[in-house]
Amino acid sequence: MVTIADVARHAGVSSSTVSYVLSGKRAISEETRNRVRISVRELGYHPNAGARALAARRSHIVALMVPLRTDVYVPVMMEIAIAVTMAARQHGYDVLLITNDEGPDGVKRIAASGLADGVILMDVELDDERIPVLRAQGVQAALIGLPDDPQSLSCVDHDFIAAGALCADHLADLGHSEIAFIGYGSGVYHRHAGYAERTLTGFRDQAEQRGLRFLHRSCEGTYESTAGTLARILADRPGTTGFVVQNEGAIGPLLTLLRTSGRTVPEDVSVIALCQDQLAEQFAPRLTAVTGSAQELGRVAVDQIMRRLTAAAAGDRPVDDRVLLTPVLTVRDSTGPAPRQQS
Amino acid sequence: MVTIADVARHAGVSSSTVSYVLSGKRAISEETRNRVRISVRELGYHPNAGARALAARRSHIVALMVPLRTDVYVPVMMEIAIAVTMAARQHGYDVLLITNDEGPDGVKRIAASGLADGVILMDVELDDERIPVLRAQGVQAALIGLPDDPQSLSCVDHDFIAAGALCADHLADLGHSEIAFIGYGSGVYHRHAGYAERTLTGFRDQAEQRGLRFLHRSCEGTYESTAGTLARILADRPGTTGFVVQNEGAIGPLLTLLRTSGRTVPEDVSVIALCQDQLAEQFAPRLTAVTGSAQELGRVAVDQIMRRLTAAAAGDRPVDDRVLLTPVLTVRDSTGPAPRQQS
DNA sequence: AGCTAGCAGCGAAGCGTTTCGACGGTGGCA
DNA sequence: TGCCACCGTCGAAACGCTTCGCTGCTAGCT
Repeated sequence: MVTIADVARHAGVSSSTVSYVLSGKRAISEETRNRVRISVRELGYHPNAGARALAARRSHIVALMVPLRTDVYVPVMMEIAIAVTMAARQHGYDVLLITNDEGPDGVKRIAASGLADGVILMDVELDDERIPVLRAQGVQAALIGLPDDPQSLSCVDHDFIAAGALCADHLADLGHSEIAFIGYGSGVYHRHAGYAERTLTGFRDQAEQRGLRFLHRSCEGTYESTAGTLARILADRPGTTGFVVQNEGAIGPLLTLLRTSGRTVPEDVSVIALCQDQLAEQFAPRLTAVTGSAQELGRVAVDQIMRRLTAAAAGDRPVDDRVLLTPVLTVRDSTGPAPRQQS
Repeated sequence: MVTIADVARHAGVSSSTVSYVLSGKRAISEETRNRVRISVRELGYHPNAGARALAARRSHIVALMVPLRTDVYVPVMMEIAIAVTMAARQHGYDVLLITNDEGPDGVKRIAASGLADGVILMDVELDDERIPVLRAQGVQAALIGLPDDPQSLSCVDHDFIAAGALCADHLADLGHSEIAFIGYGSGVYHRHAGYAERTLTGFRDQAEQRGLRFLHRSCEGTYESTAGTLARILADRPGTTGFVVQNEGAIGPLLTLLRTSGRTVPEDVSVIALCQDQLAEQFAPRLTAVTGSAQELGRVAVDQIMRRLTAAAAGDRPVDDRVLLTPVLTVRDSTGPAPRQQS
């Protein structure tokens, strides 16, 4: 193992000088700086993480707490995790992966041991039980998802209310008047996942505004479940011509079922999905969809936590920081004008 | 922050005693042990990770290097990552997430800085460029995926050769004689991903053994791409009655396309998938599939690395350790006897 | 009784950094 | 010419933990 003392000896300076060259916290002459840099490279020196964390009281690690559930669409989680990791590296930080089964205690453990300087929480519920711990322990955190009371916290999320409204507007603009909203399984709503509730709220409010008749049905996302859901919808509202789907697993089955029931998309019915663009492109027809960037979510969360860390180091009081990412509607081939009234 | 000295004072012992109680490396009387444990709990003591790592020269962290590519089925990666994280926690370890875009340098950085005690590499290619670094730096590692030369390394993977053979056997047993294998995009084969090549090899060998005619076509996994692939297959071999699919994205489209072309599954054609059971269950009809547990993969990798770490601490030379997980065939509703020859 | 062995606990020396205060040397200003 | 300020560098003191060696004890032998 090569230590800072080895580098110092090799460059003919003291180890504190090496440290200052590396951190840039004090002025060092150009010449010395270069000599040190060369030595660092030649010896292949990497500062010992433990020693650094101990002395500087900063681990240069952020923890990322991921949900265990699989009712969230997994690729999105992964995309966020990777975006977080890469963004953190840009700031010289690494990412520690912890799972939500550790719960609030996990947050406490990480904070108390100084393993991480801050925590990014995914899949935050409206009244998340990890939040009190955050406040009590004074842990720097960024939340992905908007809790009920974001006071003095940093949060980032898609603007699901806007996303829901966008769906209602698009279908209303096309002349549809009977809409069905196919959502996630009922469990998601029961545990008050913000994204599900907010999308529905945004959709519902805008639908009412535009005078649409609509209904909402939850769906587990399997073929059978989708078949059942669709059958119920068509039984309750045979005149339904617009579908909003916020459930990645239900999309494929829905399209198949519509086709086999003799309904053509988009001539007879329109389908608009709330999902990643990449997924929307994979179906036939390619789906009109409302999307937000998962990567952006991760990047913003990292920015927020970095800001908090530097603020805390400077002794500033952290303030609220709430970022909502504007969703984008991409019109593809699955939505079209409402069919003329058959009478 | 509460330190070991605080605990020692509170319990009326020296800090070394506290340390020994916590680590169990020396005998401590029952009574003292209890007093210390109580103090730990009352004060909410968590050892400082940096100090611990520095003194013990062990960070109690393993790094997990995940691929950036999305041509691997993402949920499987996530499942592995989570399994690794939870298994590591069982051993008192945390998991650091690093992305493959750091490449071999990333491995070096982690090892040289002592940030992690070992590395788990995902998506290992046959001649992976990270492996030389592993050997040169003497980094403890476990590979998920089998490289060409696993000498003195620990590796775990599904037995893809057996999986491929299982597919061929199942279809042969049902009397099919013309089979098409729909694989991943050509890029996957070009970069010599072991799982793709090995599956194909296993299938091909067994198919020949059983006297099957077969062809292999790569497919990008979108609807259009699947349509093109299927059209080519049916043009080249109109008599094809069996499909093996190793491409999660192509499954949905394939089923839809078969249906719209008037072929019924499983009466006219049989489809067998190489994918997670969970996915196989989501389609209609539910798919006969060959699977291995992603969780098991993660768990075994953690076991391997823990064994290596304790062996290294004891001064033992690490030996090869190659684990291949036996795949399982689950027969569902998408495969049936080959139709009688129409003549 | 004298000796060894082992148990419980203590004290102190690191582990490799960061960072604070100090110290020559140089240049600008009066 | 004398003084002060600043620049570039150094030495040493933390940071909080692990671990080695030591010291009294008690117990078991001979």
